[in-house]
Amino acid sequence: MTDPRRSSDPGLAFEAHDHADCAGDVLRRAEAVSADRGARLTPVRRRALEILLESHRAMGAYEVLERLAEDGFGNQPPVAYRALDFLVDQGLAHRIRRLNAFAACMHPGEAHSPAFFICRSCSAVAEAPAEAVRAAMDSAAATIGFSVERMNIEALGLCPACGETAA
Amino acid sequence: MTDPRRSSDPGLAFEAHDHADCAGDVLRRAEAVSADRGARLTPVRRRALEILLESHRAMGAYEVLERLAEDGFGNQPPVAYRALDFLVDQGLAHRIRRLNAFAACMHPGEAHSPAFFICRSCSAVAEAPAEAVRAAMDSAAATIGFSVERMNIEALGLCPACGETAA
DNA sequence: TCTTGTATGTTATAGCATAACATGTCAACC
DNA sequence: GGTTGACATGTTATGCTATAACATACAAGA
Repeated sequence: MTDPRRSSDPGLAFEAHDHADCAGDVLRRAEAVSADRGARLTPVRRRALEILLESHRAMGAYEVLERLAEDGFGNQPPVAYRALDFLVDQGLAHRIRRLNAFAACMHPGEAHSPAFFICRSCSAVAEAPAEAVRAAMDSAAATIGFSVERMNIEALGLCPACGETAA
Repeated sequence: MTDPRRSSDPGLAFEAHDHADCAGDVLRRAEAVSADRGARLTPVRRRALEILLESHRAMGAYEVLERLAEDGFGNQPPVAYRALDFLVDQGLAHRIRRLNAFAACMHPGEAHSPAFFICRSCSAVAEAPAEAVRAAMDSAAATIGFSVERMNIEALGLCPACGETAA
């Protein structure tokens, strides 16, 4: 469970790291953020976040649901969608539209507008800071008089590891 | 059909314009682009593009399918998806993931990496040039060693017209 | 205690997408 | 002309994604 230096993880956000630490840390920050805001990180919601944190992959709602059901929570789609929607609303998870999937936010609480890099080979998803991207979008929006509320910025391609083996 | 200055159109890419001209022009360029490449803009494909061009909205595959069926084409989902996939592959249409929908490309043939501004009130979709956005993404990708193949950049918010009435 | 708001659970259904296979069409080649 | 092969279209069937609508439970405050 808290196996350090696990290497079976397909994601690792493209870089080897102690994933147990990484996930635990994010979870702790998520709890703090929720408490600050008076948002209730209930058992299902917390468990859903843990599940997402187990890998740096994006997971489908039904995949999360299956795991939740194993843990004794309801096994109908709304159970998963509600928990995931909560996490997304609170900025504790992100929705990856290209994959119809969800991924834990790696920087809960920090104001950030993330961009996602999705490896089409190993399915790892990296969340990169994209302030420059957001700035460019804001300025494009300004020129057409559009007011932006939410953004999805996703790139599909090859992560460093898969790019090498393919080449 | 070629009614100039039609105003019922919800999109108009956020700006009043002669939509018949705009759509006709795009269609003509799409034909030229296809011919250049040896891509076959067959009747279904061409008709699908025309349907998308009728408004600056994104349309769901099933909505397009319905229209195609009215014109005597097949009425099963793959008919629409194949035509739409062709258009997307050829850069004649774009897929708006946030809406699970498709929109005609307003700049066929031109190398461009579009960003989409989606009005949550009137559902109009504007395709804005986003070279700066792409540049920012490329540089973010470079720092993590990721090689980008495709991108989806979408913003949800209010278009100028809807922003005013809401305010 | 009662009320109110929020969270969870369940049923049912709607909406989006594709696999797999059959048929048709057209051009290149013998 | 007939054959072959590549591509396009049509159809059946199914799988995946998401939400509406309603029922139940539970905690916090009046």
